[in-house]
Amino acid sequence: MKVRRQSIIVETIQRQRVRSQEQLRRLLRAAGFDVTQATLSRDIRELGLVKGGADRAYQPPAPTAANGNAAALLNRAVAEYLTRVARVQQFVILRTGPGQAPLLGVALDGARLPELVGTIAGDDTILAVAPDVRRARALVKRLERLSRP
Amino acid sequence: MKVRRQSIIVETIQRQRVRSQEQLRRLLRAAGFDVTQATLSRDIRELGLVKGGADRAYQPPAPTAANGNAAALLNRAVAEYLTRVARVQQFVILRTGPGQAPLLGVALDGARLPELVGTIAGDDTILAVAPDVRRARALVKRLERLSRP
DNA sequence: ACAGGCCATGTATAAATATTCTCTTTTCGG
DNA sequence: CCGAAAAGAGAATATTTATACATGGCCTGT
Repeated sequence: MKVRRQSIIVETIQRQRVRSQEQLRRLLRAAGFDVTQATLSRDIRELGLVKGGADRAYQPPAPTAANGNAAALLNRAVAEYLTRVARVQQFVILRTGPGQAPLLGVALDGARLPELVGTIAGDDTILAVAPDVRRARALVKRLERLSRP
Repeated sequence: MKVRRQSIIVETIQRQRVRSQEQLRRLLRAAGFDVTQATLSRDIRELGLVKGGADRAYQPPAPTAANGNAAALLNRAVAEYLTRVARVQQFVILRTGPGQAPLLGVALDGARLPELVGTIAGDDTILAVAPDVRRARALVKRLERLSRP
């Protein structure tokens, strides 16, 4: 599955310096994903990864980069990954498929929602923190609207 | 002359989408700097510019790492990584650039602050737990002082 | 069951980027 | 002021990345 592979890609580049798509390809092969460089080029674009900096390695997207279309990104991420939502006080728990939480988390953070203070993403669960109960409720509503348009 | 050219490069990529070094070369030539692609490749590395994201254009740098001892380390970690702080009851949410949260988290833990019970660091977010609201407020104040000396 | 669309991906190749090697210029320690 | 060493940059080339095109697998509506 593409999504699964992409989430491994994100983890991989955070764990070590990856300086070329060939290198990434070898790492993924070791993890059981055998794809070509062309596919990785596409994955990297879809993930919004960025390459450069002092060590010319791949990095997660810069926080400022995606702001224009951040809303659209969130929209797609929610539609694609979100499976369940629950609220506990001013916290909102979001569930996704395995390995998808970081992707949704990035999209949530990028959108800079006023009812969202921050998120912590595990493998398939995200803890989202709202400023207060009222805005936590608002966040749940927004997510539900996004996931069933 | 290199310095001047590099500062023009930064301005240029902030003003418009630049998707290749050749394109950048033409833009610089129009501004009176005639250099080869090889030179731009070096400039881009020295500036720490990054290429990618949805539009595969060049972008300004993402910050990097440092080290030292406990309090000084926290000081520098906060100055370098912390981008936003918010308090919710006795919790404090700290935001950093992507992948930087663990670094700041380690620095926070190492500093053994009296107003800090513990932290959980995700990718770019830290949940810091204070003993009570009063000390959470104090923690926010301390962080704000550290980040803007 | 079948035709028509999508996707996801591979293959081959074009385009972009990094690097090696070389030369020139600048800087610095006597 | 001299010579060595470092810095800056171009030309050629190696490496890396993006893309045009092709294929096969699924859906969906008929």
